[in-house]
Amino acid sequence: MRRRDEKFPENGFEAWGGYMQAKIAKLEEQFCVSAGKEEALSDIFNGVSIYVNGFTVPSADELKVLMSKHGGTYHTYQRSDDYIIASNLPDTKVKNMNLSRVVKPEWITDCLKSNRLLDYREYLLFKNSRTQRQLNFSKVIKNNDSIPATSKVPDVKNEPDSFNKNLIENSNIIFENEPSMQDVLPTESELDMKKSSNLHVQTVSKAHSGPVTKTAADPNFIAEFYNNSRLHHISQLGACFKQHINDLRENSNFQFPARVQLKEKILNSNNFNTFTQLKFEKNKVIMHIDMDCFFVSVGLRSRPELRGKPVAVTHSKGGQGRPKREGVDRHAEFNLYKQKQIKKFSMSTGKPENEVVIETRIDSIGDENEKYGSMSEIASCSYEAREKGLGNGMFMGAALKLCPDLQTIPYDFDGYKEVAYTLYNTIAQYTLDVEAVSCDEMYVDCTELLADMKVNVQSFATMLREEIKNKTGCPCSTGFGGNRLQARLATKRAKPDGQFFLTEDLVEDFIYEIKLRDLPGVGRQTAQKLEALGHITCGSLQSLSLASLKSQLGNKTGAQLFDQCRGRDQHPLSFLTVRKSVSAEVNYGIRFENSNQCIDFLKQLSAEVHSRMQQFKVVGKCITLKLMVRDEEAPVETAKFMGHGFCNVINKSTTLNKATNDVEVITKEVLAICKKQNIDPKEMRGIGIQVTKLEPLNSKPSKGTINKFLANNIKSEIKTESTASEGVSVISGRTIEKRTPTKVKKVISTKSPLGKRRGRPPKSLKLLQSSTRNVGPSKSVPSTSKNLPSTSKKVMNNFLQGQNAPRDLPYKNPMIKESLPKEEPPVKKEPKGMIGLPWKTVRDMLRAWLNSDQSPLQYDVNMIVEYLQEMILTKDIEHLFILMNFLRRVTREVGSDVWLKVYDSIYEQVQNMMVAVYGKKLHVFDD
DNA sequence: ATCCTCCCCTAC
DNA sequence: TAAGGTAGGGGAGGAT
Repeated sequence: MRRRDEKFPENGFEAWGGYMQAKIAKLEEQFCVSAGKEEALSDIFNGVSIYVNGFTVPSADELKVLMSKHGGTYHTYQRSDDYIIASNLPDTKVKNMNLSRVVKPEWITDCLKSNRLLDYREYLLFKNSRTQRQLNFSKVIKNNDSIPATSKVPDVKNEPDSFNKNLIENSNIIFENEPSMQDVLPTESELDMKKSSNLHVQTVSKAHSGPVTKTAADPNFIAEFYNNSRLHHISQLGACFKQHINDLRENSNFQFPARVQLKEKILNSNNFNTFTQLKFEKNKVIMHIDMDCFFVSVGLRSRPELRGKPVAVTHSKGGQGRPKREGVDRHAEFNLYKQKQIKKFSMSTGKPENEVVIETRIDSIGDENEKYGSMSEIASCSYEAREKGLGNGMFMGAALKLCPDLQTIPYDFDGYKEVAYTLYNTIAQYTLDVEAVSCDEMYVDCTELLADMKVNVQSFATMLREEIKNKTGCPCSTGFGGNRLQARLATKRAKPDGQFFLTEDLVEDFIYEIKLRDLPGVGRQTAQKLEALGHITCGSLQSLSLASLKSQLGNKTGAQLFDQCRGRDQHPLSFLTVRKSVSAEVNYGIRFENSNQCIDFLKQLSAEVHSRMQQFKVVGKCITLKLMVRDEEAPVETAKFMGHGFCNVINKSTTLNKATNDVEVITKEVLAICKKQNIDPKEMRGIGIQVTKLEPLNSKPSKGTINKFLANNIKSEIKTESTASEGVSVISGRTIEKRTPTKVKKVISTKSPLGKRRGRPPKSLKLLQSSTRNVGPSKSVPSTSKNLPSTSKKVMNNFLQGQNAPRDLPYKNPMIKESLPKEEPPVKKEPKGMIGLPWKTVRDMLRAWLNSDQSPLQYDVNMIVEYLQEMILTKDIEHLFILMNFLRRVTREVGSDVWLKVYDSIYEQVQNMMVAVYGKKLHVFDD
């Protein structure tokens, strides 16, 4: 299907100025340049790495070439130590970003002109208080601070900040492309001071007491904190990929042409015949797939020299002593945690408190100013590090104690996202019976896939892992079993970089040895309880009756554990996720001096929640405020820098009469609750806002018949779902209380999946159609592709929308817009534009375009439409399908109205052409 | 019995 | 220094 070869079009566009055009030109230029000679021209930018944001002159592609020619590095995704090159930035961005490294592109060109690295601070895009970092001895601020950060007139020149100290100080850190001191810190500070004489400046007296630290009282705190929070990113990415699977399923016709190629590959591999046929419980094949120490693996892609060494991803490096903070009492604080834990344990087990021995992660950490005192957490560590006893979540101090030669690498959140997309999209070529767990982990029901491909599971696993490794540069492990529990445990056995098949005959012996703590759902508390009952392993727990387990741990948990320790799992995979709550919380850096700061923060956090609700298109009825307040026994100064320390947690909620996402309402309720608690703002250590009892936001005006059509469709989905669930429960012979009715009710109550567009006509049926757990009536729905007339290219059928789109009556399709026929496709007498470019290149260009922060130009839109229409004419439907899906997803990610309109416009014109050429619409998208 | 609310626990 | 978020499941106990 890859009929286009990698050639560039003859250059012939006369109009200039469109983003895409610029891109094309640069692309070509870059191609020519890199095709030319490879040697560097200078090393001016040695150690400098840049990220280009938005439209610049020279363009991003040009800058990329320039950097590589002159010793620098260009990043497609922004990293923390990049200089951000930009000529202008949208307001929304500016508000949420650290501007101290946002530099005009002239910096690069001027450096080249003068053939040396100039002080980037001369080229800051924004020069005001926001771009100024903390100073050690004096701080100069503008007298008039009311000039908005977005002011296009950098009329003010402040004293530049001293170069970020910690970048230099820690020599054992691996920093990529860290600028060296002499390069970037010329003695121009004094110069700057003189230049600034035309301003009113004042020295902040407070500055003498040391660096000013960022707290939640700072206006930009939330954004900066979230930007750096691994937990925030983990959570966001998880939600993102659950949605991604929802979207893919919604837009798919559940044909998987890539299976053919994979099968061929498998059949051609020489080891194919060496595998025996495996049998899993109930003849289902569930795969669990998990990237190996994900964050580390992504980081190591660009640091091959660290492979095989103990490596950890963390913010800080530890090792050095920390500045002594007055009033810290680690022992007192840790003791409080420990006592609480002991008390809890004693209560739940009946063991007297003085007999309880508990080990916590704070036991092994040194004093704050010691070598091993760092309380920075490890997000992920390599297997070499795990061998020495390190684990995720461990403090750096403790980790260094166990492993003094630990190498640390910084976070690369964009990298994680990129790799995760590749992972998911790789799987999605073969099946969409996928339950996303997180950005690096999912369950896949392979039953249908393997039956269809008629290949053995071992070959499939081998090839799939190889493909993922090739595409992402990161290893992963897969486990297979007859249910999700078995698959999951198999993966654990398979790690690292392996695969394991927990076949029916192995389950009993295998599960017997499994530690209870390793069961999903059994955490520290449950494991402790079970241990108190005398059970460490699944085998041992099998001796406990269902009744006693239930009485010890509750009905559901008890029953689940009873199943789990026998290797059973009745929970089917769920391919569709429905959001039930939206929340935002910050338990770091919360330090208020007065109630105004607190109120201001609550407002900001309310706005954050509001914006997320908008993003997910929901309104909610119940608003909960969570407050962490310093325990009166806890030291005022926390052990962890800016941490929350030992706290009491307060949760208070209000239920409204009507669901809302109004920021004013949320703020008002939140402030009211907070006020009622009567808490000294100085004692606050954490704040969270949650909205529950969600309903989908009905933004679209009613469309009469269409809506009816939708409602019916959704009902049928619910019905099928419930039958399916019951079917499963009967088959598994389990005692399942009210599970099914509850589930059904949940589905009904949400009507259509939240956080996504309503209105998806034939999708619901298809959604169920290929789900292997459905044995009910949905099976009888005929395959949509059968209705289509045959085409020369068989695969094309996979992408055409079959239902409701007969050749001669396109307007009967309820999803076709009224406006459809009114304009002709744009005439393309003009330059060839993008036509001829490989689709992958176009995809990358689209991505860059969407990330460019530029307003889309009509010209560019037209050019893209032309390109896509050309694909229709040349019958390259497969890639058209990919590009359209891509465009849809990405425009929604950007989420702004203007981009959604761009998408709609492109969509409409493409479908016009589809109808004109094939009498059918491309099978994608509902709106 | 079942539902609602306020938690706690777990996972990534 | 350091970035301790977020969503879902479920139990306890009171309200219906």
